Amino acid sequence: MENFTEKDIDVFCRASFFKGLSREIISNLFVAGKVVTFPKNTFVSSIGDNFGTVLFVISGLLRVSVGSSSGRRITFLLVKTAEPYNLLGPYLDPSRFLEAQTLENTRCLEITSKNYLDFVERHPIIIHNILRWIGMGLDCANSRLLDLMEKKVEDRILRVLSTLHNKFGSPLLFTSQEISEIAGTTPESTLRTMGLLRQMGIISTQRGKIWIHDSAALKDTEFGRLTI
Amino acid sequence: MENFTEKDIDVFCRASFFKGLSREIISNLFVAGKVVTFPKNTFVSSIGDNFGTVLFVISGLLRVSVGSSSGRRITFLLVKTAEPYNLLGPYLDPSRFLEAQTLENTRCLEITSKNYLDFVERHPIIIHNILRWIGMGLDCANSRLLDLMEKKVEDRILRVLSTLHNKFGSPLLFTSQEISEIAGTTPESTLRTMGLLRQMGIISTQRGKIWIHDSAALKDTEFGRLTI
DNA sequence: CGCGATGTTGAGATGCCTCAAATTCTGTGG
DNA sequence: CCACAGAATTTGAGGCATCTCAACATCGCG
Repeated sequence: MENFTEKDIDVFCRASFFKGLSREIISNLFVAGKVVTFPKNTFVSSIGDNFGTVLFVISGLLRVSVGSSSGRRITFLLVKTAEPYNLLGPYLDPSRFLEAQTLENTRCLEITSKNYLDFVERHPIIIHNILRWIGMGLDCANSRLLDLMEKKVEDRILRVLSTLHNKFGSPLLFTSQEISEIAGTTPESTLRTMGLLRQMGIISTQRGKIWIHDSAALKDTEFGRLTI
Repeated sequence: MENFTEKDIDVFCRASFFKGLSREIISNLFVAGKVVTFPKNTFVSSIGDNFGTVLFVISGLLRVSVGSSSGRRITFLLVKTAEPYNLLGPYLDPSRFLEAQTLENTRCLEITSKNYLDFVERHPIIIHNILRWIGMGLDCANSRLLDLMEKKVEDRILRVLSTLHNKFGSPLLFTSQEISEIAGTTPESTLRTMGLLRQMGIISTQRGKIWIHDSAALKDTEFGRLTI
C-alpha cells in the first residue's frame, strides 16, 4: 500500500479547492482515504460501472469525458493536482454516464463513498468548499453551452486555449484531437485555427505542444468564466 | 405582507426537491423566508445585480436565461412549483451572469442569503437535497453540451419537447421562440421541425400551445437525462 | 378594427464537417 | 543507427445542415 507524505498535504493546503480548511482537516482527509497510482491511459471509471468513489489527484492528470455512439468523444473536465473528481457521486444515483481516464501516470487519494460521507458529516465546514466547487462547475458548463450556441468555432478554440493556458501555463501538452474534444469541433478545424494563430504570432506549435506568446490576444470578450 | 397557507406547505412536502424532509423542517423554511408575488414578465434578477437571495416558486413559472451581446437569449432552466432558484448563490461570489424572469404571475418564498445559511446550518439534512438537486443540474447541463455538440437540430427539438412534456404535461404553453431558446436554435428551425411532427401526427399545435399525442415517439435514444 | 406578436414557407448564403491525400514527427524494434 | 509503423499535422475541395433574410398569413388583444 502506497503512502502519502507531508509534502502532499502541503500541496493540497495551498490549493484553491481547499481554501479555508485547516491543515488538520486535510490530514484527516488523507487518513480517511488511500493513495493509488494509475498508469497512463487507464480508465479510472467507465460508463455504467456505478463508480461511487471520490478521488483527489495528487499528481498527474485525469480527463473526464463521454464517448458517444457516433464514436466521437467529448471532454467535460480536466482534473489536475489537488482537484477533486466525483464530489457528488456519493450523494447521487450512481448510474451516471461519465468516464474518467488518466492522461499521465496519476497518483490519487481515493476515498470510498462511506468514508467520504462520514468525513463530510464530521467536518461540515468542507461543505462550503464542495458547494463553491460545484457552483463553479455549473457556471462553467453553462458558459460552454452559451459558447456552443452562439460562438463560431474559431472563438471557441480561442477560449479553450486561453482557459487551458490559465490552468496549465505554457507550453500546453495537448494534441489537436484533445483540444477539439473540449471545444466541440474536429481536429481539422482546430488545426486550421491554430495555423492562423501561428501566422499572427500569437502561438507556436510542435507536435503535441502549444506555446502561447500573447495570452491577451486570446482574452475572452464575453462574460462567463470557463474552468474546464 | 403576504402569507402562506398549510396547503402551500403540503405542496412542498410532496415535491421532489424536498424528498426525505419532515413537514416540520419545511414549515421552518417558510418561517425563515417571506412570500412575494411577482407579476408576469418581471425580472426577478438581472445580470450583475449581485442577487444573493434564494427563491422557491410556490406557484407560477420562472425562466432562468442569459441574453447575449448578439441579442440572442438562451434559456438554462425553467423553475416551477416547489423548485428552488439560486440554491448556490449564498455560497458563491455573487457576480454571476444569469437573469431570471417570470413567465406568469409567480408567488415565491424568498429567503435572504443570511437566513438561508442559518437554515442550512440548523438543518444539515437539507444538504443532501441541495447536493442531489445541483448534481442533477450539472448532469443536465452536460447532457445538453453533448446534444449541442453532436445532435442535429431536429433531435434536439425532439428532446426538448419530450423533456418539457415530462415536466409540464400537455398542452405545453410555449411559443416557438421559447422552445428555440432552450434547444439552441432559431424559431424558424423549430417551426419547421414541429411542422414535420404535426404531419406525422405526433403533435398538434396552436399559437402558443403544443399538444403531444405520441410521447413515445419523442423518446430519447441516448443516455443522459435532461431536466431543464 | 388595426397593430404587434406569432406562425409559415421559400430561397440563398455560409460555416463547418467530411473525406482524402500528402507530409512530418516519434518511438520501437531489428 | 536505421527502417518502419503509427500517429499527428497540414491543406484542399466538396457537400450539407442550418442560419439568415424576406414575404406573407394568422391570431389575439386593446
